[in-house]
Amino acid sequence: MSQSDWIACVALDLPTRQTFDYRIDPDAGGPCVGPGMRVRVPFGRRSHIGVVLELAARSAVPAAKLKPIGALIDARAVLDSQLLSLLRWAAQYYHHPIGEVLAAALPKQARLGAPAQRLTEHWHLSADGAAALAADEPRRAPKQRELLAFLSSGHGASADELLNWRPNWRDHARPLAARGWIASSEQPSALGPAVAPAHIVTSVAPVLSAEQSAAVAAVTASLGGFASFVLHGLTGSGKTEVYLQSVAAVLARGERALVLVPEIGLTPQLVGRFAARFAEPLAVLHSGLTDGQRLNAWRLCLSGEARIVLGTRSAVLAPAAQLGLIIVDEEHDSSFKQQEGGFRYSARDLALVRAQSLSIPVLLGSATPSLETLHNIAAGRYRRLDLPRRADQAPPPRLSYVDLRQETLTAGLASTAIQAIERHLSSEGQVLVYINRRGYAPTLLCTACGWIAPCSDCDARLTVHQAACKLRCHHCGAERPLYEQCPTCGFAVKPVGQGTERIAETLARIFPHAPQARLDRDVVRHQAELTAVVERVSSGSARILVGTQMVTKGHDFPNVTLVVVLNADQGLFSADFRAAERLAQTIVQVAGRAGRAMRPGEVLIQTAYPEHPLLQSLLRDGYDGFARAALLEREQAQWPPYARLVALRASGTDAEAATRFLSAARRGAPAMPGVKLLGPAPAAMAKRAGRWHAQLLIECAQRGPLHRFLDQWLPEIAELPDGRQVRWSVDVDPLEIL
DNA sequence: AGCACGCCGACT
DNA sequence: GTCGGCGTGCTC
Repeated sequence: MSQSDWIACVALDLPTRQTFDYRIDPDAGGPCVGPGMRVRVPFGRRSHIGVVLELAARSAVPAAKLKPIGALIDARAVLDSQLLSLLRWAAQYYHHPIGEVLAAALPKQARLGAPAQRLTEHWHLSADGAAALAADEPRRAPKQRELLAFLSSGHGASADELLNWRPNWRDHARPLAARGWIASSEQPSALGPAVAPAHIVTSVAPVLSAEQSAAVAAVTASLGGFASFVLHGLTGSGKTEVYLQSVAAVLARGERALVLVPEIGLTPQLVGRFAARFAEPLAVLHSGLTDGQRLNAWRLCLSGEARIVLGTRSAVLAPAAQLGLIIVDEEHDSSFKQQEGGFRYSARDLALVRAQSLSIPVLLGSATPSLETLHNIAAGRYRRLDLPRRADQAPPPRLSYVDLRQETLTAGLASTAIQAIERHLSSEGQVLVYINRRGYAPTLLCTACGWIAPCSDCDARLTVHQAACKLRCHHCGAERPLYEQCPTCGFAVKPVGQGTERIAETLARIFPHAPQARLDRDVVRHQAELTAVVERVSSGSARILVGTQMVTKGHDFPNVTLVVVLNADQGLFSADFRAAERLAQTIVQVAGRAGRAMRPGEVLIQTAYPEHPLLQSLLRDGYDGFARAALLEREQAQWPPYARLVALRASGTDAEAATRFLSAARRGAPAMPGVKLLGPAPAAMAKRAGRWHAQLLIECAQRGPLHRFLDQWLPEIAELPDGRQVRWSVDVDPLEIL
């Protein structure tokens, strides 16, 4: 059968579960159309770029309605069959339109039709041009004659070479091209200028500890087959070295490695370590790239030039061929789960699925593995590899709670904490103060009438930003000038509560001679600023570091001897069942910054509930003990990982629309044994950025019935009239129960 | 998502 | 009498 008898089933980047069938006309393609290739297709009276999902012998669509494919963009699939089936699986699992899932795997320019190969703009002389040059034309334009001469040697020149010849070469080329004397063409080129030449000098692999060797041996022994490992090691235990040597083994087999990291802030360090070790091309993919850089990195993956692919969440969908190993660093980190927009996937979970379908090992690293991962270890699905604290390191930091009910507080700091800071500063130590709140104070209060500065678009208070002289909403970004008087009664207002800015101010007052550094999103916006702060702390020129979450991620401060955690209590009584897990992870991660040199560290946690069972288990038995207790609670409450959750979320511009829609959805839900519906309930912060949010939770002990339920239910939901007034989304395995 | 078609209010 | 509001429905 010739190809013209076949139908191409095409997925388009549209919010619809439909795919569209097209005729393959013999004269349109030339080369064969196949799955995973991009095509330009007529769609209504417009034209779209889509991806061929599969070829079929016939279509359910009447032949008269079928249009032919407009143009074939790729000669080879940009999504190979393995990746395509991963993406199709993801579309099913996350119940999201396949076209948008495929779009998530392609950089923007590729979605717009950019060639899969890098093309070079190449200029050459035409026959007329050669004749003109021989005749010394054009007489009155010597630069143009020079350009003709330049292009007459060899096979012409690339745009890059012309740029070297003269920065304004286009000014001379334009008139020549207009006369038809020179012409340009696009030619595939191997290496882009963004690729650094292979490093000649590579760092020498250090000698591994026994545990590191065992971990590397376990991973390398399983290359060529599926296996999942959890590399459990504290900060500084040498996880990266295990990654590097495992990757070395992968490269030695002629295969490639995919390394996922949670955040852009962590990539420069890790890129540095990999680039210093391997003389192999590296592709780096993260959200901070420009469209052009992302396209370039994607092409490096696709061509196979990149032997190591390193990136954040979306890199799990990179078209890396011949993968031999996938590494997920800091696997517990919530940024691996896409939490906004349409296609809400977990890169960690997709990494496991991808590894399984490729029959290659996957290595999850963390000092504080997620409870899901620990549960999988207990169930024998993952193999745990432990990296204990090294012998040449200080003993683990001493953890203790400061009971806020028995302390006098100075602007949020307990006297015990202040004394400890004093002690560590006077014995040449460095102090890290962690507070999970940026700005000066979370509230601006009128002491006369009790008015609190609210956000007009959210159910939230505005945060005081003293230095900027602004009130800001941390949920919608709204900004107001900082009031001096209460707008309702005219009395003086005062900031209440603590943020990093105020803690830094207080500490500067108490310890005027200790130089400070602050680390939060208000102070550090760019990589360079982050590097500068990290440098001020590691060089010792700052003695006190005050910061938010940012201090827990990636950067090591080896001379910090004291860590103070200011407000642990938010995580203890939250409606979100994951809050305690996040709190314990934060405490362990921030504590991991202390006592890295030979000096033992001390960690003080301020809390009004030191007797809370989760805090007690963390103190007594460390993170593993906490995790055992927390998993028991999850089992009793039938929360994940003992049940599967899906959140159906909606938001609307009037207060009732979201709940109305979700109630209608619930009424129309098919009966399915074991599937329970909880809600709808307004979100904890119902109004955000001018929209009212609500959610309906779907819970089931087993995945199977839950997905069958959704398969039946979602198409019906899409037809609900109440759905037209809301934005709604499906979140499978949600992280936040708002 | 677009972009048309379609049926009801204020304008030349 | 029309221009245009955005509700509804389709695109292979």
